[in-house]
Amino acid sequence: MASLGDLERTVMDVLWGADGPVAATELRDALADRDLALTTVHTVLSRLEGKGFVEHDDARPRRFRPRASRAEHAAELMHEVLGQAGDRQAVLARFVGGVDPEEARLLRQLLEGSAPDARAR
Amino acid sequence: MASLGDLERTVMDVLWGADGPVAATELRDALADRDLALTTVHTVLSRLEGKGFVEHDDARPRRFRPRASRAEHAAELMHEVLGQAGDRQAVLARFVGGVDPEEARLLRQLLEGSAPDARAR
DNA sequence: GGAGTCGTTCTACGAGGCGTAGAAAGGAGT
DNA sequence: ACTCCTTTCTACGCCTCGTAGAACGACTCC
Repeated sequence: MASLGDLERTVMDVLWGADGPVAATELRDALADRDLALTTVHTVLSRLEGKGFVEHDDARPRRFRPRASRAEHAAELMHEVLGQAGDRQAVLARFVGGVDPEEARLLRQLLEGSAPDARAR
Repeated sequence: MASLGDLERTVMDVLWGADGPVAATELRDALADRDLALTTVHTVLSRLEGKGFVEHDDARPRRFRPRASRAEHAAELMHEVLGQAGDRQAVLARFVGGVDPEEARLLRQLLEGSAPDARAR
């Protein structure tokens, strides 16, 4: 998967944090601390579109939104890391070894739901 | 975490695949398809050292080895992705939703072992 | 409907990362 | 000491990314 630069990442965070499509000017304002020119925001948005992270409608002030939710994106990344890592089991073992107990419990719950017949096989 | 370029990644793969420290010449030979100059290999190794991925002994033909196993590295990456992703629970949910049944079973096993008292609390 | 304003697209540039390697310096054996 | 291999230093070109100006297009208000 294509990776994100610093500003690209920040823009995605705004888009992910918003509860609807966002116009370029709104983005510029949301990133007011960086004091960006509007064209800069547009450039970044084009690149994000090129990478498949973002799409826009064709309303007049264009509105941009992420193609995947932040959670989807992160989960995809995790699968990608897992996938190209040779010994998947070893990775998973290390991974669960590092989750805190709270999350371990959550994981157990999630897994119970996910394939209840696996025990029977 | 610092990320890896294409050749850097390939070199790490060789180092991770080897069962002991590896000399630069061996690396060059292992990557014979790319037909690299030995100095190129050295440059890459220095950069990998700079990024903390690799270390070398001080024997005369230097021998290089990864500082973390491939599995450790991948698991770290997964935690990193999870960490900077806002809603960790949502990410985990998506993540386990995407693992195949075989691995789901493995995960269940791993989690049973990891915190047996969580249920009692 | 023409002028001004604002949004969009095109083009570009500079910094940094990375693949690549030559040149130079260092050490080991004969 | 000479030679050969290894290691380090320096460099260069390409690509990505942050950044934005210039040019073009569209909406608005008189």
